[in-house]
Amino acid sequence: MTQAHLLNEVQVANAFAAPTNTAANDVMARMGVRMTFAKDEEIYGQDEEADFIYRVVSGAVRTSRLMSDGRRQIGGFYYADETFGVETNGLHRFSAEALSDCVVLVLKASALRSAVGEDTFQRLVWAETNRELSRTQDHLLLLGRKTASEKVASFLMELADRRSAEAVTLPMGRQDMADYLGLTIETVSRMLTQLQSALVVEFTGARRFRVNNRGALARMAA
Amino acid sequence: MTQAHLLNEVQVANAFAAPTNTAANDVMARMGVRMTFAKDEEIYGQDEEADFIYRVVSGAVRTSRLMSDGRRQIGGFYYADETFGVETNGLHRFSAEALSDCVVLVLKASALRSAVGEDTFQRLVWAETNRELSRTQDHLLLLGRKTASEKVASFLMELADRRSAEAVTLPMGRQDMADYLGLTIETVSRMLTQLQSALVVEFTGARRFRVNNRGALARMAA
DNA sequence: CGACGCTTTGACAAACTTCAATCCCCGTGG
DNA sequence: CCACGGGGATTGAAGTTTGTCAAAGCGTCG
Repeated sequence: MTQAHLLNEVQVANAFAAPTNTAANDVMARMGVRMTFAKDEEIYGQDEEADFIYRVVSGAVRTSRLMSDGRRQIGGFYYADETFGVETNGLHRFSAEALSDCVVLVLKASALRSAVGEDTFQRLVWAETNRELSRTQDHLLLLGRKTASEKVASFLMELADRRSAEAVTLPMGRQDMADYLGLTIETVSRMLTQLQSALVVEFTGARRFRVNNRGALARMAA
Repeated sequence: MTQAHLLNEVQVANAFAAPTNTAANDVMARMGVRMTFAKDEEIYGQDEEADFIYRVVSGAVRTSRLMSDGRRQIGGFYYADETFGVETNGLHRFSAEALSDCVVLVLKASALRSAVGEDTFQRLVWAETNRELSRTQDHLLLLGRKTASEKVASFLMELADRRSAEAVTLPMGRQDMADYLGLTIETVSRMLTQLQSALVVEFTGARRFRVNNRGALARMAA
């Protein structure tokens, strides 16, 4: 494989959430502890020490932050083969919970460091943090400046892009979508109905949809 | 801006904005290029290559992202001695502009790397990315789940905390505040009036205020 | 001192939320 | 296999918050 090809792959990997460092992958699989979590079970809590690195094996995970009065902001969703929990230096600023029953690989950061070496470890941690920052920046624009229908369209768009399959299954309920988008479940529901009426997407049950008009969806996502 | 005022700002910023790596600081000061930018001048553009590291010497900087129809989201504000522009791997996802006339130290990332060594460089870059992520996560909660008055209260709170001085000068106009908070200038203005009526803060001119009741302000920031 | 640009204020409109009722899956048990 | 129950989802009507448009105020800088 040429150097250019390799570099290109790295960029692609950075641009889309996906395969991280290969060495780290191996170590993670070999040394990581497999843990299973039931739906809604906490994986780590807000303000807990961030000593571990996590990787989704199956199922899905959300990160979230609560205000004292119960309002909730979801930071992101993580699917199979994605890494999470690397976000902070000292403490986790978001908690992580199982979106559905799921299996997660857990590895102590210091163990990974001594296994792959300081350099590789630094690079990995930075790459993950950077990917996370990038997602969060997109999320910022969505929350700050998009309308409700743009938010919902963006959300479906991203989901459909990740699973390039025909029919996409939503791994989360309306409340989780709402708390990710800064809306209420009713507004989310109305916007979904609207997108269907416009023949942009088609739902078969609340958790399953197809994109009928990708161009229109992209346009509505603004 | 007077020299005394300028020095004061530098000291305040040193006391609060977390000190970065000292070696990197030195290198930045020794090898960095001093550039001056006029108010609203672009420092780097969205989707430009991110090869440089920037540090504010005097004045202030904002990062922002535009939608095709002109809607704008501001990512953050940077003051004296703060580092910016390290956010991304390949391309800048936000542009940076001078909030006021300002002086910035610019250093090519590769130059810093070879000057301080790979290890220190990695650590520095990760620390900055991490700090940035942390800010952005706070911002996410603000945009997604806070009300207009909570947003404005949070904003004044953070500003007052950074400059622990009695009277705080706003380095930006209402439009910049609005684009940071995901509001309109009119709503920002109304919320400010409201905070004054509640005797929580007191404005002397549109750009200068004192916090009268810090507890109340913290409570309103939620 | 005057003028321009930014800020504030007011009245109205639109977007989104709230509250409440109904619907519809979907899984369970008969 | 079908009926049933229940939790999540949808829909409607009304309310609240925030945005829009327009005009007036105020400060700052020639």
